Amino acid sequence: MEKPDALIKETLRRLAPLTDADLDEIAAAYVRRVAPRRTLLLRAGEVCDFEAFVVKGCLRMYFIDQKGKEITLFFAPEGWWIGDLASFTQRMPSRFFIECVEDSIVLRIDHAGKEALFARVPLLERAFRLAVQRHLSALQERFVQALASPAEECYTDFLQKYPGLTERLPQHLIATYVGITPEFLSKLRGRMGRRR
Amino acid sequence: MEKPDALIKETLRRLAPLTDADLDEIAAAYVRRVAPRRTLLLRAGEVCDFEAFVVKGCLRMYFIDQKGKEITLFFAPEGWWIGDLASFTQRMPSRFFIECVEDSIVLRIDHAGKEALFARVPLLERAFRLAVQRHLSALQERFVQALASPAEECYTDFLQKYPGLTERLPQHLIATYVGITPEFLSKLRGRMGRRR
DNA sequence: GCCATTTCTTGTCCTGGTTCAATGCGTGGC
DNA sequence: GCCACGCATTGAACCAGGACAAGAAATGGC
Repeated sequence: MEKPDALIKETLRRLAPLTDADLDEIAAAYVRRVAPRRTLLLRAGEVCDFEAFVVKGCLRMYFIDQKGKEITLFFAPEGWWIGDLASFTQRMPSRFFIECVEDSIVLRIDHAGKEALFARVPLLERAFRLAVQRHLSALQERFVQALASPAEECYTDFLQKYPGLTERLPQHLIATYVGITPEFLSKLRGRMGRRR
Repeated sequence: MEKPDALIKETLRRLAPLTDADLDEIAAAYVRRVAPRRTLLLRAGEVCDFEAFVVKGCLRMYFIDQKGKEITLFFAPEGWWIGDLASFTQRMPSRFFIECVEDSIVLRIDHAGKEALFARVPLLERAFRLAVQRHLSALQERFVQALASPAEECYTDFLQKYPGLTERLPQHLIATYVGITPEFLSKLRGRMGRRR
């Protein structure tokens, strides 16, 4: 009951010079939620009214294209934030799903809660502004990589971006991140293994 | 000499309740620059030390993938902002190019100038925070569209996102936005025209 | 007005990745 | 302990879009 707080506090402390009192107040505003594998925290069409910090387990944010294929934007293991920021801040329906890919524990806050927190801890605005900018730059990078590289490279990029996640995730989920079918990922891996 | 200011003022006024005095001060901090077609305002590898508002003409931000193919993230006609925000705020080398695709006029500000402006007009922070969030959500949308849709749909999306730009841009540039070769775009257009 | 260059079109062949089976392998439920 | 089901592998046929090549048409510089 204090370890989860330790992780989020440490993460925020790195973004802005927050005092211990600030951090206590912030941590108190988040609600702990335990959710088993396969739970959907957000469904396309809903407004995303939370922002979550992952304490344990792993989640992913994905969408479904018109052919019914899933494409995951990113995974969020321990220490990451997850939520559809566009939907959260602009209060508009999301086109994404957010799903636990393992049994997970998150700390979540809703829109009102976050606004209240901003009012009480102004320095937090800075922390989150920085976080948003990082998020943007990560997305930009992902965009470039997805469009500029052939599948094999996207896969190796995944491997080094999420070291250790390979063993935790089933391959068909990794395929949705790389943007290919599970069958083709299997063939790729076969090729790559044989090559060395 | 007053029309350019009118456009940027109006754009900012819509984002935050700025006074006329604020707006005058802001406008005064931007530097007007005229640049002919083909001018590069930013080159991959450089740190992007400007944020520009397009008063006239049209620019684009693009990168080059490992096969040497250009991919443009977005176009910026009159009334849009352009700059590599990730590079600008984190002071790291950009992987993008920013180019005038028509003879253009922009209002630009550098990093120091923007910081100074924030200090003098605190409300501006709010305006730009909103702008960044919109930017993020636009990028997210573009990402989804680029990965989820076949080329023909990406092209029609372009048409409705930038109405009127079709006539101003050569087709090979549109192809770099859609993510296909100019030859294939030509075939697509042939097909689509024939179909109706 | 003329040449050079840029832009657009069309055809042929090629490739990375998909689709659709079929088969094998754990592994969790009861 | 067995069965069912989720998950991974492999193969064959297929397709969207790319590479290359060759012309046609538009544009612009002077």
